[in-house]
Amino acid sequence: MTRQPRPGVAVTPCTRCPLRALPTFKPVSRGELTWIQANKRAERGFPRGATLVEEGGQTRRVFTLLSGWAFRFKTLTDGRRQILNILLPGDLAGLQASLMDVAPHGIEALTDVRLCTFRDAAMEDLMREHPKLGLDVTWLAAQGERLTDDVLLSVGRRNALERVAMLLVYLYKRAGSAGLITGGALAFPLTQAHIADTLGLSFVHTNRCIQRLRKLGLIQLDKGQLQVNDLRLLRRVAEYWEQPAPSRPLL
Amino acid sequence: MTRQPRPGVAVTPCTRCPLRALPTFKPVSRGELTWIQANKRAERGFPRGATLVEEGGQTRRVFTLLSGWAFRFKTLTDGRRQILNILLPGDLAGLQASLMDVAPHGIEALTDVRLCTFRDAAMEDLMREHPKLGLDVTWLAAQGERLTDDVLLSVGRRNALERVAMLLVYLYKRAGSAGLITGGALAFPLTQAHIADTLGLSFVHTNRCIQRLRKLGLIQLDKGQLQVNDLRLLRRVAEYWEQPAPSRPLL
DNA sequence: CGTTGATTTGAGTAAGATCAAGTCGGGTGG
DNA sequence: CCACCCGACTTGATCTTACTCAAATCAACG
Repeated sequence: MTRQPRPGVAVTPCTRCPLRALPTFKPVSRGELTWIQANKRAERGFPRGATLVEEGGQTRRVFTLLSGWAFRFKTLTDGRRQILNILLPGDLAGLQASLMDVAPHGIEALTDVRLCTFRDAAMEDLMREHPKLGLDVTWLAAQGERLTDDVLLSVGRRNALERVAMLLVYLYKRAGSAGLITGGALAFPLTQAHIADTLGLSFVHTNRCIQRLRKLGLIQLDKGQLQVNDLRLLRRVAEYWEQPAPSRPLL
Repeated sequence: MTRQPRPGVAVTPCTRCPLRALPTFKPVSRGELTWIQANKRAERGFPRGATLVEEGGQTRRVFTLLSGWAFRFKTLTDGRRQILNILLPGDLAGLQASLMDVAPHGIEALTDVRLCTFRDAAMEDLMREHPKLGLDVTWLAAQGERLTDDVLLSVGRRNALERVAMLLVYLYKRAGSAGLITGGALAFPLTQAHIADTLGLSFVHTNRCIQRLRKLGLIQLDKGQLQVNDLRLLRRVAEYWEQPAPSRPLL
């Protein structure tokens, strides 16, 4: 029988957090790191499909996604669902719910995930005690909006093929900087229905677009593995050029 | 000859800012207000159609919209444009550009506008000197994302009629809490082409949807004046229930 | 083997785009 | 005052993209 970690105690100390080693993340000072460590409440695991934040629920839970994939979504009363964004390791989530009392969107795990949750009032203290980290959180919030803006541009103004191409480029790049690409291939847990819900398409049409990209030789996507064969051309199809990614903060 | 205000000095002192009187805005402490006043650089006017922030430009300008309407947008290389959100008096803008060095979206004035601009490094200082206001800024950033999320849900999953209805409800409510509704009518500066670009529709189809709402007796929209005759029903059409608006900070 | 979830394929349809002319109203200059 | 111009809005006709419905395939798993 394996030993259960005591609740309330982080299993991996933040100093040895594997994410911090990645080049995307900003270095933090020793003092800041100590604060972060002290304000982490627990490291918790959830299985694939678990609801991490309930849409309309009242959690104030703020967390960093340590490993695994998740997605933010909203639903209409009749069940139509829109996926707002995909969360990858290193992403901070739940800020909105924490700041507004009611979660304006749900969050669901796409794979098994591990979260680092913060104390409830952590944000208030953070601002007071570590203004620089406070600015980082604001940066993350602004960055979150930028990502949603990108998706909105796609859904509003790109056609179906462009949208699918754009999403694949977008996720491929983000996953890359989260260190998830091994040997040119990426473990890709989204079903075609998820892609459809992200892009505002029907899943049948999404399927046909993916096949088209396959036949064009741009990608391979099979059994949850994504390979991008021709990134430049895929970008061309997507009409998508992202700006060079700045180094981002990690809490 | 009228006396020109000295550059760098706000014309209206923040203490007497007409916006602060509105019930939507959170009260601020005397000390915080003094800080805000001291960090405002200038009050500037721009004519209708002016570019306030250039897409891809390098301003770090953060500002509060004092009066008038504006909109944030992104364009594809071939000219297709997506309006990301509408800015109303009291909205804080330019945070993203300020925090990321390059403006990920443009901002254009829909009417003549007046802006209250901040000093360039204001945000850093704000966090250090007034952590509570710092949290407020983060709140605003998170709120900005929530608004974009709402639009994304519409554009992704609502049909054309629902989208138009939703946008009108949304703007009517927001304009209401900005104190812009006088005698049941609202000066509404968006052209139908703007509405189309916000909702990811063609302007022809947008026109037909508006006419349908008119014939249903739900709204009157003519010569830049919007009246909502049956808010409840319009909401029903939109499948849109907003959560009760919390009191928001104003910088 | 049967069940379940994901993907694929085919056929018919509809929502919304596109193209092409108008109209309407307000301004401008003769 | 009138002619005209321009931008916003309207209308009609046609076309296309993407949706819907339906069924088949396929792999994983108990």
